[in-house]
Amino acid sequence: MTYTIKDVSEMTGLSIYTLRFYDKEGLLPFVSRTKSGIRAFTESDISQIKTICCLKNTGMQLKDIRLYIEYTMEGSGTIIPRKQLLTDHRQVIVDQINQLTENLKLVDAKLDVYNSPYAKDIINEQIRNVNEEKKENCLLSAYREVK
Amino acid sequence: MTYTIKDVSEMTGLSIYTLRFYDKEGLLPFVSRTKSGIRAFTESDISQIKTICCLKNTGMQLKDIRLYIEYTMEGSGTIIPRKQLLTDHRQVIVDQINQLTENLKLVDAKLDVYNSPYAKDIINEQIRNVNEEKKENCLLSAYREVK
DNA sequence: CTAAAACCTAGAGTTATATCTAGGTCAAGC
DNA sequence: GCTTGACCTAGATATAACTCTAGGTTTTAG
Repeated sequence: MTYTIKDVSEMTGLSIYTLRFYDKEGLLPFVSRTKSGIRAFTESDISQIKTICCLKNTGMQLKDIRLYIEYTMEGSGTIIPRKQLLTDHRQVIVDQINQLTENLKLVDAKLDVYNSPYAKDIINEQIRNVNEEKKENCLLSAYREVK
Repeated sequence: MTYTIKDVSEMTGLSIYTLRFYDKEGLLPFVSRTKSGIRAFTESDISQIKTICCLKNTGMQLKDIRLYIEYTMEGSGTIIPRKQLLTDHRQVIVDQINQLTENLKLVDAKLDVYNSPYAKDIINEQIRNVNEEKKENCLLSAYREVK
């Protein structure tokens, strides 16, 4: 049993356009064709595409994903560069998680202000300070006046 | 004391081009100008730009960041929509962290294979299976032959 | 056998974000 | 007061990653 491009689109969430685009970009060299030129996806192809989605969803560029896929096509002789590539990318993912976690704190700090019963007063006070800072530097403030 | 665009570029990591681009896109309405039209950034402007970076680094689109900034320009009357916007975005950040954490597991699973002393054998066996699957479906495999 | 639906390619168009260029104006140091 | 470097705008160009169109072929269902 093989799958059509439409099946794979439904299974992976990638549009048919995107799948053909990825193929054009050399990301799907493992996908075989029928005699008449129609793509025939196997189970193992789907699992490779899921790996591609994993790398893409963690921010790897398509040209780097292509490199990784090219290594996998070469078989067991390319284990060392593959390991290197994934180890580097692993660090990129960890850094992203850390940065998101940091930024989440900042968002939560803002939400704490907005959720405070004194939110209005705090914000008004902030604007007063900002306008004071502008005034000291002889600058017009674009913030709405605090009544 | 105010800062020039170059100072702010160094302080935030955004290029001068990007800062001007953000201004053009309406993300920096709070930045005042000198009489001769040169941008004069205050401390509070820098802190607003850091908020913009936080939102950008967590995947918010510039048009949504602009909306948030527009709310802040309106003062304490826009606390409710600001809270809504950040609460929604907070969930986006949490989802991203979860997805990255999931994908990290997948990468680690691949690295486990590559780090195994039997890596070569495991990979060769996988390719044999993939080629077998292709053969069963009368398809040519593009994978390198396993000797 | 035929019509409709699904597939194909090549290449054009879109979107978001950023970067650069040209042609000026402004400000700081000599 | 001049030069040099930093600033300004408007608009062109770039880049990644799709997304769509046109025109054609293949498969499937009746």
